[in-house]
Amino acid sequence: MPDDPWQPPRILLAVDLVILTLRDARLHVLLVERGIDPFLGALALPGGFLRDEHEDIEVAARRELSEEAGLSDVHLEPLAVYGEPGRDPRGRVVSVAYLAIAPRLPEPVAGTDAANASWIPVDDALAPGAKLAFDHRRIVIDGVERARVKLEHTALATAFCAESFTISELQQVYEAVWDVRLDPRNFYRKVQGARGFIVADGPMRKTPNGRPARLFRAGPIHVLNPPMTRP
Amino acid sequence: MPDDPWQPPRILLAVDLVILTLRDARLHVLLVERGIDPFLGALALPGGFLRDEHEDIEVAARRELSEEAGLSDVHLEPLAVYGEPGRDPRGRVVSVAYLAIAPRLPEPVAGTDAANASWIPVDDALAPGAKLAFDHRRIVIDGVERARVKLEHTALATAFCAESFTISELQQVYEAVWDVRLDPRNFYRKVQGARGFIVADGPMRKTPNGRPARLFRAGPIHVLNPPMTRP
DNA sequence: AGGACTTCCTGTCGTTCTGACAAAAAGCTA
DNA sequence: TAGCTTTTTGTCAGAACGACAGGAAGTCCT
Repeated sequence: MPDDPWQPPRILLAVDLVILTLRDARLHVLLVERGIDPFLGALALPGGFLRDEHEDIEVAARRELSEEAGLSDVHLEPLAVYGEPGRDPRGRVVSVAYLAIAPRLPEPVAGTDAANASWIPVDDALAPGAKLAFDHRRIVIDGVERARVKLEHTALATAFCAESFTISELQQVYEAVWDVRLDPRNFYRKVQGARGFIVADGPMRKTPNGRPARLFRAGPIHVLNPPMTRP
Repeated sequence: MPDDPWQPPRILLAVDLVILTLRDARLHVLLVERGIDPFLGALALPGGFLRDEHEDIEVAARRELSEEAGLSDVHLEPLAVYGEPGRDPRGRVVSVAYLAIAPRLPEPVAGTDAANASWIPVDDALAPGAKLAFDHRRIVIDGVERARVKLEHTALATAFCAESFTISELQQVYEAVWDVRLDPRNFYRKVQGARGFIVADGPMRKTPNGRPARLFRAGPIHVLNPPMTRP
């Protein structure tokens, strides 16, 4: 067999997005109702195929983030690859999943394109009865777990907050993502002790009721030292 | 535009392997000398394209692990995806990189297939003068960094050791991967304190010189509590 | 105006964890 | 037996952590 006519197989490459945010102290994920055939009508993660052979994968992820969710300038990081042969009935589709974290501000899903997108509480999306298209249930689980782990030793929590935030708002992020209750006094001490995590914003304050809280911004540090410890 | 003739682009999917091991207290990575055209003669990570359209990606990784390195039954985990458009001159190649950890035992590279594979100290492979094919330098860096991080809060270090090992052998793993010196007394206490990390093996011992050391096996736990802390 | 209430922020206290070091234990070699 | 090496068991002070008390600074209600 001197000349081998073997050619590597060609694959369809897709991107899927796990977009997490906080709404009234609960963790939500953005899901869209599918309008085309495989799993028509079922809930699925936003995503799609590469536009053409030259599009970068992360560029495609940001494009879908903008097209399907109306979001830009949010935290975005690669999550994992899902390429099991039977995962898509249309053929061999390998999907690169990304994890995106959006601040709580964009309350209603911006409606330029697919307005059939909606924020679903993660607990509901993963409830035993809930059915997600493809292997998206597994992808959501992996995305949430990634967020939980990264909250421990990186400054990812600030990506859930607006540019200015209070320490108790930051605490709500940890409580919602970890699904635990934390002591405000110890949390305050811990967060202040991790230098570079948060820095004081203007000495302004804001207040619905109770004593006004100081405002902070995300600091320059991305890796927490010492890390936050989950109970 | 009611019917859109657009078709998603088709991509070449490859797997690349960062295989790490310890040889005389230094971290090594397995590299092969390329025998075909792109980057012919340069050092590269073992890897290759999917065999056919139905091969699972991790199965392909284990196949390459066996074909190009003669290894089986080693720790293997997904590392990341590398799909930048220009990374392979042959076309749009998206590569799924895996991280493999091999115990120190298989000293010479098993020579069934490609005997042009060799263990290279990571320091040499990443030295400023060294040239690796494609973007494999970046992949090696990411693989080593992944190993460093996972050593902190998982039991990954035991994957570098044989089935039975001493605590000082385990310490050498941490010292080589982290490139630090650790206090044997504190390391001993720390490792013993993380329950489930290591369990006593037969009360046997072994000894080149010095007091004989107790033997341990990897415990049932994969996540360390408390974690190992890097100085 | 003056409490009542809410939330934010600063401390305290005892336990646990950590890093630096001492010293005994258990082999080998000469 | 003395000397060397390496493993194992302790000790001790300082840092980190969980649980909790209490003052500070606002709003709301009467």
